[in-house]
Amino acid sequence: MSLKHAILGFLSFQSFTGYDLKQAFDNSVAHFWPADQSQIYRTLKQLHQEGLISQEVIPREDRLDVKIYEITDTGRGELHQWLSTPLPLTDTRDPFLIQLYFAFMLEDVQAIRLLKAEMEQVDQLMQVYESVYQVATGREHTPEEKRPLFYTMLTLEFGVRANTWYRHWLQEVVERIEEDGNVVVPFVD
Amino acid sequence: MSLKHAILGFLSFQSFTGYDLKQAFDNSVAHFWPADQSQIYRTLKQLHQEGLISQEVIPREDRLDVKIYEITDTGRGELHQWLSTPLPLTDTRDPFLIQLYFAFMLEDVQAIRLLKAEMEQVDQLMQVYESVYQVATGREHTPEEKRPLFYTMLTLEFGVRANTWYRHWLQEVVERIEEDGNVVVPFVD
DNA sequence: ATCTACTATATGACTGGTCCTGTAAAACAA
DNA sequence: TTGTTTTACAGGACCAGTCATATAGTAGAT
Repeated sequence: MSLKHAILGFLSFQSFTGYDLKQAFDNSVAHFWPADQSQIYRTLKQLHQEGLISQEVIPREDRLDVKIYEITDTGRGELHQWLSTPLPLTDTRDPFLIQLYFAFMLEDVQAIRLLKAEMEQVDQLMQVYESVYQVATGREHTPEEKRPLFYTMLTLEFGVRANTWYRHWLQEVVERIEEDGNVVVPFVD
Repeated sequence: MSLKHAILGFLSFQSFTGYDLKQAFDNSVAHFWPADQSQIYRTLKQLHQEGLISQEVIPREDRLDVKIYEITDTGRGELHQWLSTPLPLTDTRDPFLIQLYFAFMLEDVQAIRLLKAEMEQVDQLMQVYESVYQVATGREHTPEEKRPLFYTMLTLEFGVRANTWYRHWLQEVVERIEEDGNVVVPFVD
């Protein structure tokens, strides 16, 4: 139920239409929580039914009404509650690791092709991250922006660090396959 | 469609019943692809309809028949095809990062509580990984097992490395919040 | 002798999410 | 002026996965 709370999060600093929320997601949290447009609308409906947000309807002739959503006190309560409660660890579901697991059936060259393809994709992602990073750190900020920005940047930093590590590891694996062929390395913490 | 291919993967080295497949998943790939029992059965049905696996029905009186699944040539083809085709990068969906993103609304102590809770969960996971690692590297293997084992261990190594990095980062973030308060660090590749 | 755990399959209800399609005005670009 | 993009909402079909529940025999434990 994270989309729900992410929406509450955004609505906690200003009111939004569904459309605007979609933009907000796209240029802030999309890298760790891509949100589908129709899913946003459905969730808004739901949140409204639960009384966590209120709806201001602006009627338009010949067109669907515009709906501006505002967080309610109950909503704020729920948000704060959720934010301060530790979540259970999300279990990963990584298709690439399935490929890797069964890659022993492939020839070395094939396995390496797979790893290199993955590396290229990581590189592309990293370029996106880097430019977002530059844009975000480039502009000036007021002192009030400092705190939110810090946390925003943490999530971006997460992405960068995760992929940096991952990229190195993929490279290392390729080298291990090429050089010493299938040697299991010991557990190191 | 990775469950489908993981099942094909397992069936490519021996025949399985749905029940046995569930065991196989649980003690080999569950850490990056947990599989639900009913989902396995439904997928087997589907794979059978698609002609990628064949079914040997062993009738039992007063009880549901046992079904032993075997991979077909078409199935092998499909598996090999899938294994050698690079997948698009999976997009992450990480609820903890949503919490972190909005954690600027919390007080430092609260945010740190969240980070520490996450660290503890990582520690627990790591203990599981470590024991699995010891068990797997502890026993003897025949030369034929070497290659599959190498790739199996890679997926485990992935988990260990990812969490090691993550754990360090979480610790570092806690320290940064405690010490210098909300300083954005530059992009480093 | 009884109770629990294991083997084995399967369905229904539900959830969160994706993709596609439709509607329609307004703003902007060629 | 024509065509494209943007603003704005919403529903249908679909998909993978989860959770609960049902059935029923067999094996092992107390």
